[in-house]
Order: sequence, then C-alpha cells, then structure tokens
Amino acid sequence: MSSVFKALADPTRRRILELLRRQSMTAGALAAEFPISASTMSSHFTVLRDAGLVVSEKQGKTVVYHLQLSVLEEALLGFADLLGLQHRAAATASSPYPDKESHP
Amino acid sequence: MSSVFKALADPTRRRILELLRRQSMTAGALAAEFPISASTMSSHFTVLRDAGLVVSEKQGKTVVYHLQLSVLEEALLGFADLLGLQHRAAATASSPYPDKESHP
DNA sequence: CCTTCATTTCGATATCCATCAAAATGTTTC
DNA sequence: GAAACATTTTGATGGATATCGAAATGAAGG
Repeated sequence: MSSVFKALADPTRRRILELLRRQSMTAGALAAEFPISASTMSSHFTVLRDAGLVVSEKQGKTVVYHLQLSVLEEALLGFADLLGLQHRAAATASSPYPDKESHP
Repeated sequence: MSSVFKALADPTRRRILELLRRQSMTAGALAAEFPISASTMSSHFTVLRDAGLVVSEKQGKTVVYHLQLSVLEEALLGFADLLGLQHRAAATASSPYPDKESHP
C-alpha cells in the first residue's frame, strides 16, 4: 500500500494514470505526452508497475501499458475508508474492463 | 494537491492522520506513538500542515493538532473522481461522528 | 527570575528520487 | 545478418527528504 501512495506522490505518474484511464497506451505514446526523456518515463513505468497500478504487455516492437483500476481503487478508497470518508465502491462500471460481480 | 499526495507518501504521516481522525492530539502524545525523535515528528507535522491536512492550536505549554478531514477528502476523492472511481460525496466532515460513545 | 517542560529550529548526514545521455536489449524488416 | 525502431538499463548528478542530537523558543510555576 505504501508503494501505491509513493507512486501517486509524483504528478507525472498521476497524469500517466489519468491518460491510461482513457485508453491503454504504448510507452512511446505516453512519453510523447510529457516533456521528459524516454528513459525517465521508463523509470516512472517501473514505479507504477511495482506498485501494481499498471501492467505492461509486449506487442511486437512496442510495449502497451494498461491501468489496473482495481488496485488503485482498493488503495485509494481503502484509505479513505480508514479515515471515515464516505464513499461507494461501484467502481469498474464505466471502465473498459470486464467488471466483477458486485452485490449491494 | 501534489503537496497532499506528497504528504500521504510517508507511512508515518498516514498513521498520524489515522490517529488524529479518532481525536485531536498534542505533538507529544503523537510523538509517543512512534519510535522516532520529537524533532523528526515536528518536521512531519510541518509537512502535514503545509499540505493543509492538519491545523495546530497552541494550548498553553502544548500544541494540539487537529485533522482537516475536508482537505483530505477533497484531494483523495477528487482524484478518485478524476479516474472514474465512483464515490458518494456525503456530508462533509462536520456531521459524521466517529465511534463516539454516548455516555451521559 | 530561574527552572522545568513541550515543541520547534538548526546543522549535519545519509539515503532516496527524478532526471539525463549513452549504451544495451529486443523486434521487425529488408 | 544488418539496419531501423521502441524500450529499457546503466551510470552519473542535483535536489529532496527522513533522520538525529543539540540548541533555541515559549509557557507555567515556584
């Protein structure tokens, strides 16, 4: 859990997650959105992957990154819960991923 | 907003927020909960105060720290919202009591 | 006033982190 | 297999950050 908050501490990484929420993207496409070098972007990807917030999939020459919304959700809302913040975890309804069975 | 996530990146600070959620506490009482020096605790307080997550109130010889739940809520749920995580923004911070005992 | 107590500030240190350029790795195509 | 391309790894650097002990600040009480 600490690795998730550590990952979220950097604005570039938070932005990456926002972009990946819209659609999965290749490392290059993501790097094109930021004024930093590809190697730096790669380290950010490593931090996000180690935190479980994204997964990478090799597709030929490129690497596609996918957001792991469930991990982010669990960490963020889990901590909010720990602090008594009201929330409802309806979650992955609007995401492009197959949503799990959820019961109210 | 970045300052909030930066503040949340440290486990000691997250724990401080959890403790303050139960009740406001003095710097000394908080420091007693951790195996680190009072001066280090003081820097953590500064980080939390700069992020707006806590406020300090001088009471005689001691300093009492209070959690600012609204700021935490706005940052945490605001970011969750940005990522499409569903939440229910209930009444903010003032009315919901923790688990307070009703002992007359 | 001077002492005591609670907290913060100061100075120092060691580690972590974001960043880059250059080199290395892996993949497709010719 | 060599060239071209995408990405990662490596090595280096400057700036944050967590930590400590010691000194400074401030309040209460004798």
